[in-house]
Amino acid sequence: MSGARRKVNNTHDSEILRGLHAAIIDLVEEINRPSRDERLVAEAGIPLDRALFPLLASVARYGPVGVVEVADRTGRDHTTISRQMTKLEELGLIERRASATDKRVREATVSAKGQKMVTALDAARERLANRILVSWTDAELDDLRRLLRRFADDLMR
Amino acid sequence: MSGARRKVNNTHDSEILRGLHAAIIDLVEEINRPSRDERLVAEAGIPLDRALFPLLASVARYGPVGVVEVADRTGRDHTTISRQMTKLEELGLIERRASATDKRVREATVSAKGQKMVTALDAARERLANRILVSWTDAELDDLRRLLRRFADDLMR
DNA sequence: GCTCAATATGTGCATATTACACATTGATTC
DNA sequence: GAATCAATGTGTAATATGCACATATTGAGC
Repeated sequence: MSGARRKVNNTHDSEILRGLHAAIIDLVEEINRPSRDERLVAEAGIPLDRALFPLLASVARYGPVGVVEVADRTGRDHTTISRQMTKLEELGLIERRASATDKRVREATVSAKGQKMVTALDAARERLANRILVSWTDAELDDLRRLLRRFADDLMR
Repeated sequence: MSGARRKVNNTHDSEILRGLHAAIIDLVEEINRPSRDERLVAEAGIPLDRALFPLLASVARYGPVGVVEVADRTGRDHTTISRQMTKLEELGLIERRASATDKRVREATVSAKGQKMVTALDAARERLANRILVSWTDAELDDLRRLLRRFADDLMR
């Protein structure tokens, strides 16, 4: 960059943006498809309510976390998350206890049983991915990863 | 390629796959966030039920389409789509009539009013995108578009 | 220390979203 | 043309979600 004038892109090529949007919509709808979760569950050999999936993943990724933090991340009401966390706890997939520093917060972490399920799901996902992505090189995948990471960060910023 | 041995990738670098998955999850959750639709609706100055959004877009993109085709695309039950299509029709955003070639199918197309809304939403989305993507060059965006298009196609195949 | 606004969690109730069972109508197969 | 399949729709129930409100705890200001 040095002293060079950095071009600021106030407007982008409409055609590129539309194509990008179409690809995003296709991806999101494919990921949201209930049958995908079912296939993943079948591959992992594990039963889990569809709505609880992202929650368990969120606790595994960010735990220990409280209800409000998870609610903020997912954009849903905290009461919804509260109920679903209770379900996860009843299923023995997460454990909760009052935080040492703030007794209002009931920190959630994945239990041993929950971790086993997360690990099984990760492995199943990787097997499915490898089956789907045979035509990709690692370099191409890493390009996509890097660009998508940047895009998601800009979106969330 | 020519005569060169094309390497088939039965397994990819786990770290790349995990990073890619994390980016995808972040993107999908960001897109699914209800507040995004609200912001878009506010930007476009148009009121539309959150659940009807993707449906109107689907009709606009693939129309004329029947209930079952849309249901297959979105992965939801056809009865759900049937009711939502009825709502869209009552709102005057789509029009339906029996197909000439198959009278079982009630082909749906966007109405003039619906098209106006789709256009307004597209414009609003583009404005928001340009605001978010100032640090991107068109070439980078096109790279992302191309890779994501290929990825989504492989996923849907 | 005391008061008060802000924060984290949870419950009661209403609504929204969705699916399953079943019916109807039209197409297709043999 | 009888049997079967496909597209659409209705009745009903289950699930998911949000809003209003309540409780417990924290932290800020006095």
